[in-house]
Amino acid sequence: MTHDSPLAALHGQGERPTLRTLAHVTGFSVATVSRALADDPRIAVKTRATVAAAAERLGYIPDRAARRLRTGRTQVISLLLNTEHEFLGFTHEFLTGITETLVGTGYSVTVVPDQPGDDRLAPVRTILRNNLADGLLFTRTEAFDPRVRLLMEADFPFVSHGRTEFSAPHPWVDFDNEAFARAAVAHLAAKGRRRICMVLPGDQFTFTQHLRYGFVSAARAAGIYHEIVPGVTLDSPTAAIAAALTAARHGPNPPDGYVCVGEVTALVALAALADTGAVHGIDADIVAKRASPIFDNIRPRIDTVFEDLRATGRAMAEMLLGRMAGAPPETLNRLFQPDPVA
Amino acid sequence: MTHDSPLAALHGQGERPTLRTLAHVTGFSVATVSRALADDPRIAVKTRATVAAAAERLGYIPDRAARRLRTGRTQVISLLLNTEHEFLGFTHEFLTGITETLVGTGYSVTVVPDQPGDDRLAPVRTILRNNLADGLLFTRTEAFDPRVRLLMEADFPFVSHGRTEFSAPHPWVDFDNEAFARAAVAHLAAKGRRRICMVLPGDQFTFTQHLRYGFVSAARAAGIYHEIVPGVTLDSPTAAIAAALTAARHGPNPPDGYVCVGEVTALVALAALADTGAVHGIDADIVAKRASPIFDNIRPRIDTVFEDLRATGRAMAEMLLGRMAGAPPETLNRLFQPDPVA
DNA sequence: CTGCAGAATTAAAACGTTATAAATCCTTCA
DNA sequence: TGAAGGATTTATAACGTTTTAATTCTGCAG
Repeated sequence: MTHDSPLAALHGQGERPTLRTLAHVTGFSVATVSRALADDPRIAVKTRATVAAAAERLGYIPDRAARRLRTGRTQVISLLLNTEHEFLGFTHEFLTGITETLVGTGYSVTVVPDQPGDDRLAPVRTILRNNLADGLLFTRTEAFDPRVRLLMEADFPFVSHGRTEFSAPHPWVDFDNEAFARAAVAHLAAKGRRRICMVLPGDQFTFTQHLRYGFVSAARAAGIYHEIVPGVTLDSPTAAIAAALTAARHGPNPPDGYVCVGEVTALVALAALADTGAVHGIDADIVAKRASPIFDNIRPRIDTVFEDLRATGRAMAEMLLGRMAGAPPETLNRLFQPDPVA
Repeated sequence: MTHDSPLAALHGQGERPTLRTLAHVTGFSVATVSRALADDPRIAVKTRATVAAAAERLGYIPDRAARRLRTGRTQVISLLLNTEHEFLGFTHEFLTGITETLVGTGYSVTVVPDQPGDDRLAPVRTILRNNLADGLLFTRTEAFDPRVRLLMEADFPFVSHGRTEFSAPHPWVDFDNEAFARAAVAHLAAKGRRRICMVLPGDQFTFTQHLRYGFVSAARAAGIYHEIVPGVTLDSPTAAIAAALTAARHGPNPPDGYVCVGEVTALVALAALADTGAVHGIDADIVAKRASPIFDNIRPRIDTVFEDLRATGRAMAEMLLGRMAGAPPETLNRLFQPDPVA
């Protein structure tokens, strides 16, 4: 003869244990068990121990749906995934950093596609309105990013990859792109390069301004000719960037130094050199920011600065946990400094 | 004077509408509203229309937590993310394909890290035991993959990227790696190459056997010398692969053809050529499988076969939806064919 | 009219949790 | 001995949904 779930559970059979199971097993009420597991000081220490032991023994794990329904907290963190553009390996490293930090915290990570054609705010609105997450992470932050504005209005926890120019503080993690650009320019200047150029990301991104400022001011300080490659951005089709860089090499005064913000651009620049018969290290040098070990296996070797996106993901996830736990936003930011060019 | 939530909702204020709100608004009961939204034929057609209109007007969206608690279905699909190894851009493309297919289906995608050091089954067990998802996607499938075995035993919906050698059918999506290897070998042979080599993935993966078989049998058919590079796999540190390939070039009879399964290996092979003074196209040729447009900007240009991982992600997500909707597993598989080498 | 089948709707319970308010138990002190 | 009062514990409601088992309504045959 078989019994209903309470007894079946008592007998340790397949049924997933619930608070009710623990209550049966320990002889306490469901309410006490719930409080005991939450380490509520109103529950006797001995009771807490008993309950904890039973929970451990039966492998009790709270039901996410029930908890979420009751508390309104989702235990979910969402990541906006830009579907179009991609540094090589960016997503993988970044996501790995995030998920590995969140493992064991009870939070799960959901990925929401962020299609460039669509309204950039739509996924954020959906998350807010339908209460789909407790916190949000995203990249490609703009100087006056509408997502940041909306999230701050709603007082919804988030961490942006990249800073904004809003006056109110909010949590962010960023890489010191100005310092990178300065170091790259200084490195090229030290090699005797006198005509350097750079392809920038779109003007809307905050880090574009940082890059530009670092590039321009370091080049001025070094007294060398410098140019932002016109007509293309990092997000242009690589064929367009390739065309622009190749055209420049056919001009009267081709550049002898390239600052590349991403790996793809660096490869394009290398290809432009090769395709026009120029030799890297002789006719020109390239300094690139890299997020993967790919350049270890690219010939000729170029000098690079590593941006650790796994660490970035980890920092963002940790910061979001802090924010959700109530840490004040002005204390939550972190600027990663570049290593020396190598 | 303010009212409680029902009336507030009636007045269209901020509160998120629930079934109760719709019931108030339409004058029907909660039960009827629920059924009407589910298009239950027992509800009068006119009623269904009324309710649908009200839901539309108020922007009603069912609460995931409540539905999940009641039905036991999570509306979540999980992806096991391998944290260590990465084809360039693999994760990004794959994940984009998955999330973009699932948008609008009501399913959300959670990413679960799959640390190579840990028990490979642990994340799967957690998902099963805690009912964290309705379906599962994963890659790097092994011939007798324990995850597949466990999931089949539990009758839990999943789609593997790659086949297994279990007799019972299960849903999978794969790329015809045997055909790729054959085509690559034929391509090299047609170029007059007589000593070809290949770095394989680990022996445990099913696709390794496909690659080996295609490689070996095509080379035999062409009557050329062929070798699996010993001592390293695709998952070895790139420095180790580089060392092996470089060493081979210093041997008495260096290879004149390389079949590369991933982009990184192809770059390593190119670097090994460059580092030993060999010239691609003269001393040796490389054929590689690629998953990104990176080789458009690598010089020298090598011949490649494109594996569309975004399409793979889409196919897997669609197939999982089918499986969860009850389609029989034996109908759910798809083998992507390689384009000609180019 | 009455009765009854079928159509349409609904009350109520349940999923597993947390939180409010109330109840019980103990200890201590007059 | 009897309250007072703190320490513990508990009954119960609620979160929003689906579903079982009624209930009400409608039209039609007898």
